Amino acid sequence: MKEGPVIASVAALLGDPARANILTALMDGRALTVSELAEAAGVTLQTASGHLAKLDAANLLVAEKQGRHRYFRLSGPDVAQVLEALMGLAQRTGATRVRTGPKDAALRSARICYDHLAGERGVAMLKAARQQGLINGDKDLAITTKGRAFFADFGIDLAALEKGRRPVCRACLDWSERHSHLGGALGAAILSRMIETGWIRREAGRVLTFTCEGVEGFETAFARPGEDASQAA
Amino acid sequence: MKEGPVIASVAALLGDPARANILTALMDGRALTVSELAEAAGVTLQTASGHLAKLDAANLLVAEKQGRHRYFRLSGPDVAQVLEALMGLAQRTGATRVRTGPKDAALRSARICYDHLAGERGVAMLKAARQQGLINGDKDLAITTKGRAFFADFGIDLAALEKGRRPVCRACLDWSERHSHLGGALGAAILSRMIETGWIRREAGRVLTFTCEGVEGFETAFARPGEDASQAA
DNA sequence: CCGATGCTTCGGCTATGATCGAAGTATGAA
DNA sequence: TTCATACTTCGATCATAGCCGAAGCATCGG
Repeated sequence: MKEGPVIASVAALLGDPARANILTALMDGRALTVSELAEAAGVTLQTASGHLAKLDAANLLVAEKQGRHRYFRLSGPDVAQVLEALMGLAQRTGATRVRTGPKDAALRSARICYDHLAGERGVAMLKAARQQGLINGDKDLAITTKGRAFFADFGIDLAALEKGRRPVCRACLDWSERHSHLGGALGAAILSRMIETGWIRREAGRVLTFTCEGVEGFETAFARPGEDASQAA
Repeated sequence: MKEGPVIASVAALLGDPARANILTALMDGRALTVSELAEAAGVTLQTASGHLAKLDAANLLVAEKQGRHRYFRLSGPDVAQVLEALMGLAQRTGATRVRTGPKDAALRSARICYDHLAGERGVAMLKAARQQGLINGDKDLAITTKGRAFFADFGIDLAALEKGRRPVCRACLDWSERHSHLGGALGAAILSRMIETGWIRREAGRVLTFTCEGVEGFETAFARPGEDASQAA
């Protein structure tokens, strides 16, 4: 019986969705920075920082500092093994997803995540951009040639984004929707532009409110081609 | 990334100490009743009932009803595998124990668990009984011949206990101490006797208060032979 | 049938922990 | 040196979930 609570302390760490996402993101053996893991987990930098401190303290992760960057990787293959065993069990038992979405509909609909659009609108935007051939890739997103024209027309200075150090395109897990929305420099620039053009009105907190003009513009720009009931999956 | 939150829902179930203890108790493939699992987990029947409902709903356990008894067992070997993988990881990473003990010193010292003595006093009693040769066994406790004489002298009608359906001796995990205390019919009878003789005063809630007379009697009856600083482990 | 035992459900309590805004520290590049 | 970027820490908020007493339902045995 002595093993009971010891198991519980490790499992409790894995039982938080943000931390689970962080660990899963590291399963391929890569080392990622705090910022990258925050995006992968779909939480702010400060929240991710706290989670990483816990995982580090529990020796599930190993940290390496490179200048200003802090890289984390799994502390060993047994961590990945536990994750895989859990995945297998979850699949066999038909585990449903933890309901950890935001508490109200406004946040769920559209909110700011770090500096880009999240929520239903954010997920819909990335999905549309993929289906319109503006962006391709699954985890490693890239702008297509068609996309470059589209975003330039939208008012984004892509050259300036590419001059910066930040990745331009990044899939960022949306924790209310459980699919990705668009992060990275492009995601940030799009949100900034939407605020500039009056599509989105910033309010107190994280809620992003689409204006009437914004709803129209969004649906026009990010309508999904051939969208009908057969796309329900 | 999709696996993240699915993992989290399973891990969150394992991350509670009572539930972890329940699952660990079932690792040898046996089926146990709700009462037995409540004792194994060191919580009340009603709390265990709630936990078991969750584990059942998550398909980690399988339930069978036999008359008034409800038996639970693990739903498959992959559950045990996850638990073992977690044990290995916990060992490698030096996981510390989840601090889930009672909130105050009185409960920690002596309290009622189901119907027997728990807390520091309860653990000390079982330890002493073992060292005095009154009770032997690790998981399956049994009263020795020496123990029969001791408990009869203490005022316990062992024959009556053995006539009942309830196991006489049962190791029950003490969740504040993380060692076992004595459950089963004997544990209950001892507590009942201690209350009868004025050693223990029952108060509101679960706190059990030893009287001055009780402290003396307890130390006399359950002193550990050869107890000194070298026993600190 | 009645009392005992096994178990479930309800309701109230409260400790816990994830979250983010704000502020601060550390590092790198111009 | 200054500004930008990466990250950490603090404090406040509040939703959540484990806990048990009380009550009720189901089953068993005399």
